[in-house]
Amino acid sequence: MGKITIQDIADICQVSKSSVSRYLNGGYVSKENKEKIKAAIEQTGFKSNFFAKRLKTKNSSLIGVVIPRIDSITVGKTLNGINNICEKNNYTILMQSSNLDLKKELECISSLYNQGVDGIIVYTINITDEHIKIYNDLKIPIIFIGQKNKNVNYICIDDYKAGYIMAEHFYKNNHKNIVFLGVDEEDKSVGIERKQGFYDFYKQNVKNYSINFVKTDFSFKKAYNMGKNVIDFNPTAVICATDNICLGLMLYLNEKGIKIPDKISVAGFGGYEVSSAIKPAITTIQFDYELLGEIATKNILNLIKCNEQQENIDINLKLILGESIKNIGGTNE
Amino acid sequence: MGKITIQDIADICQVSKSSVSRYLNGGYVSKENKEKIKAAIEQTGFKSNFFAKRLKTKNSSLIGVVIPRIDSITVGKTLNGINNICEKNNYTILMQSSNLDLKKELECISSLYNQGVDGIIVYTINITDEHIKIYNDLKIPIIFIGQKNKNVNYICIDDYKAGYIMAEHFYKNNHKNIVFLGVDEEDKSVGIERKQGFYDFYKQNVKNYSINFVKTDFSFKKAYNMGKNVIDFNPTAVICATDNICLGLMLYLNEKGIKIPDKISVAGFGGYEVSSAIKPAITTIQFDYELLGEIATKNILNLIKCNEQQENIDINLKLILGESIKNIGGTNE
DNA sequence: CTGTTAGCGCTTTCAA
DNA sequence: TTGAAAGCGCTAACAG
Repeated sequence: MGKITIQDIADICQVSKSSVSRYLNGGYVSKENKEKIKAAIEQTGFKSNFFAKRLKTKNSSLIGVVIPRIDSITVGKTLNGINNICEKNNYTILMQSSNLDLKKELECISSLYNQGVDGIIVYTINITDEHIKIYNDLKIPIIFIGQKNKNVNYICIDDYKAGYIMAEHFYKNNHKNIVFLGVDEEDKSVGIERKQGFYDFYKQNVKNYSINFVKTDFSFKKAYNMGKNVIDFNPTAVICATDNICLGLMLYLNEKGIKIPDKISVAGFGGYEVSSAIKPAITTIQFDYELLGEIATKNILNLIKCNEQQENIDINLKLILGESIKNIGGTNE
Repeated sequence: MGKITIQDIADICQVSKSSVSRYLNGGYVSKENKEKIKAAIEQTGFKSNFFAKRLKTKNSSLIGVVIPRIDSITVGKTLNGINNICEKNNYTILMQSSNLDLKKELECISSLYNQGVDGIIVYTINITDEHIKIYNDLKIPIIFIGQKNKNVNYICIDDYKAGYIMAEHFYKNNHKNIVFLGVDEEDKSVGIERKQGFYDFYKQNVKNYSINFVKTDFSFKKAYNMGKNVIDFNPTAVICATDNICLGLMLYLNEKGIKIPDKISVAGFGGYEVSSAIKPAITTIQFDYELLGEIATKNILNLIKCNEQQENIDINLKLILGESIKNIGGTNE
């Protein structure tokens, strides 16, 4: 137990507990007393009581984190980033999982608030009106990750830019006859932003090209099954909305004896380890989720210090060059 | 702010704050007052102050979790399990990561202790003498996950049993000429336990068999490279120490045109999603890390309640039947 | 069933 | 530079 209290060490040192408190918090203490106190603390192993301290001082050095689920690589990486910054600033993470349940997500926010955290980072499923209400009601800062909404503080991966960068890479390798193997627009970031960025690059910079869209879902299997529809367009390259989709397509192409990248180039988005472990390694855009977490945390810490400015750094998007894209020659660049 | 206190709502209701406290904690309150209080609380949105409450009651309903790193699937699944149980019992997780640094791991334990958690779960890298010392010194329960050590409470996956179960499955499919594609014995659980369990089953139950050992490391690439050494033994089946190793081997076999499982059967350990996504799906033993987390948490909660008994349930090992093993017929069963 | 009282361990005026 | 004293918000005897 932290049985031994500030009073105990005050007694030992024959000083008042105020002096000990001052010592602990860097107030005026005579050199002499300082040393006595220091010795007593070391000797007894005294640790000041967290709760008593917080009850007085009001700030908890706790930051709340709500996540949709834990066993996900992207969430893990984000948490890593959050952890990095918290550590540097002596904040501790109070974590709760919503298990992808929107109502639960709201509950987690309240619960965390109720436990006295100084600020909350929410890796959100969706930002609803209730979110905005709670955002405005709670008098501690909240930052949302994963969804955009102008009514709240949020930080997001720039999926549009990712699509744009990838398109640029396709273009540099002289691909102009492309299939976009994507998902439903219901998923905003993957379904819309990524695609839009890709299309926009071509629209803005390339003449005479064709991009055909083939719809699939997030599963490996469906992507595999859509293989035929893809090659019906006879593209030189296929951009897949995720690495997983790319994997499914590759399996189909392999089975058909269509060589990657000799006969057809492919690429994805995600940048997980698997993507580089297979043969050929997938060219992909890696999202720096760790950085995402770090930035979110820096921002929330800023907000806690009432330092209003939001540090609006772009999340780094890294193009990972695999072996799945072939430069087919041509006229540009 | 949680500005409004128990006193405020006492004032509103014209009762003493003790009554409010009683209401909050399920003590005697007249029906009449109950309703007044309830109304006042709802109306004001009163939330009792976490720190004040803890200062009095001494237990924090906080459980500390130290993990080696966050962005790992196994850690994620374990956290999921921990989270499940904490939630049910209204405990909140205070999480810190050691980043695979042994010294840091110890620091995390102290830090968590210092923050008033009621118990700590440590997903440990290694249990050293210092761990045992701190285990004995701290007067709150600690449970270690991931390493065995008789001086402390620990919970582990039973790798030996996993090997044993897998061997049984191999035997049922009539394989008696086997290669064990494993890793160095320096890794205790994967390098020794898994292998030993596998060998022991055959030793104890089978006559006339051969198991040849081929050493590789954890990487996909090395496993791929060791493919030739494996087939030199001309086995009917290969058991790989991890799914990842199995993947590497499969790539080699595919390239050589050796059909799986027609020509050669393969299997692994791990049970990640990838293993079932590929073709043929890998037969593997899935470790239930979520359950591991749940049991650890149940136990620590028990220990917190001074209910000394350690609930020593076996962690469930699930044999996942893929398509990578063929029954080659024969005499047994 | 209720109110009074006394702290939990700490910080923070305020006077000395 | 120090100590006394008040109080953070809550719970838990205790006496009524």
